[in-house]
Amino acid sequence: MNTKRDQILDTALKLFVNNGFHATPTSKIAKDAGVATGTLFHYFKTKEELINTLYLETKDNLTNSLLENVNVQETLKAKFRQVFFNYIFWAVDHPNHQQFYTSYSNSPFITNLTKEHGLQRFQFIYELIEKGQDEDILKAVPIDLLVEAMQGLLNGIIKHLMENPEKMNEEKYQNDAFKLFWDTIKG
Amino acid sequence: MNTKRDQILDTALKLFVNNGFHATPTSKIAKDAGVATGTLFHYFKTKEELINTLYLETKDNLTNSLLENVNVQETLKAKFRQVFFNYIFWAVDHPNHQQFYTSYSNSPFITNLTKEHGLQRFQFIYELIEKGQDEDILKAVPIDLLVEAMQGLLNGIIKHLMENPEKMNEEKYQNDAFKLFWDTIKG
DNA sequence: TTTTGAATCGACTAATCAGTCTACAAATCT
DNA sequence: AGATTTGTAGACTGATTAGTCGATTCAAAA
Repeated sequence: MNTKRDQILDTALKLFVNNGFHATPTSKIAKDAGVATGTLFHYFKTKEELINTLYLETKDNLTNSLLENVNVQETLKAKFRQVFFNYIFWAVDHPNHQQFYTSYSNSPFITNLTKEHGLQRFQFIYELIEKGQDEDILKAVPIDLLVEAMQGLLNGIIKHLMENPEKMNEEKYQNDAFKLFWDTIKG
Repeated sequence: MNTKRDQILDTALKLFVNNGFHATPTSKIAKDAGVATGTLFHYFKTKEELINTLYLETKDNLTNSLLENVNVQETLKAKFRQVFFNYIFWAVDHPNHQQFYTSYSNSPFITNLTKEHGLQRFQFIYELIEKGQDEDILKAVPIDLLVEAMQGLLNGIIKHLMENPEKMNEEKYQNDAFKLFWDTIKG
C-alpha cells in the first residue's frame, strides 16, 4: 500500500544520486515513477519536502540497522564490532541510500531542522563511547571528536568497499577493516 | 590581473558552499561579483566549466599545501605528521575551499574526467605509504583502503575542528588528533 | 596612426522548472 | 445510498534559468 508514494521516493533517490538535485526535475521523477506530477505534489507539498523526507527515512532505516544483533552481554569491543559491520552491510545492501546519505548529509539542501532531528537518534552510540572511556578502553579525547573520526573513517572504508565489492566476503579483509576502526578508537 | 575572472571564481565558491549549485544561478554569481553575465560566459563557456575549474584549482591549491615543509631527512612518522597538519591548517585557513572540496568531490557535478585528473596528484602520498608498508611501519592492508581510511578520518577530524575552532591551538588537542590518525595507519 | 582582438556589458530568448488547477475516480464514512 | 474525503491525472502557468548576441571600450601590436 501507498505504492505510489514509495515509487516516487525510490525513483527520486535513484535520480538524485545519479544526477544530483538540480538536474532532477519533479517532472522526471513523476514520469520515471509512472505517476502524474499532481500525484507527486499530493504526497509532498514541495520538492524540498520530498528531499527531506527521503533523508529522514534513510537515516531511520540506517539507525535501526545499526542496533541489530547488538548483544548486551558481549564485551564493548564485540558490540562495536557488531555495529561496525551492521553499518558496512547496510551500506552494501543499500548503495543508493548510502550514497545519498553521505553525499547530502552536509548539503545545504538538507535543512538545519532536519539535521538536528536526525542527530538525536545516534544517542546509543554516544552512551557506548562514554562507557568505553570510563572503563579506559577507548581514547580519552573529546567525544564529539571521536564520533566524527569514527564516522569519517567508516565513510572511507565504505567508499573503498563500494569500489571493490568482491572483498566484502573475504574474512581477512573484514578483519583488516575492523582493525583500522578499532585501533583508531581504542585507548 | 585577471581580477574579474578571480572575482567570479571567489564569488561562485562562496555561493556554491552556502546555497548549493542548483540554488546559485549564473546571474547571481555575476551580479555579486560585480560583472555582467556576458563576462562570466566569456571566461567560462558553461556553468559546468566554471564548477570544474573551481574544483581543479582548489585541489591544486590543497595538494601544493600538503607538501610544504615535508623534510626528506625526517622519519616517516614525522613526515606523516607534517602532511597531517598541513591538511588541517589548510582546511582551517580556507574553510570555503575545504567545504567545497569535501562536499562536491563525490558529487555528480564533478565529472569523471575531472576526478581522474585530480587523483594523480596524490602520487607522493601513495609512495610514502608504500615505503611505510615495506618497512613494516604501516599496516599491511590494501593501499587503496588505507588511503580512503586516512582521507575519511581526516575529513571527520576537520569537520569536528570546524565546529570547535578554538581547539585548533591547544597542543593537547593537536596531539590527540594526530594520535587518532597515526594509530589508524600504523602497523 | 591604424588595425585587431580581447574584455565588458546587459538586453534578450528559448527552454525548463516548481507548483496550480480542474476534473474525475475510488475508497471510506454516516 | 448518499456524502465526504483521499488519490490520481495531466494540461497549464508564471517565474526563472543558462546561455546568446551585437554594441562598445580599450590596450597593444603593426
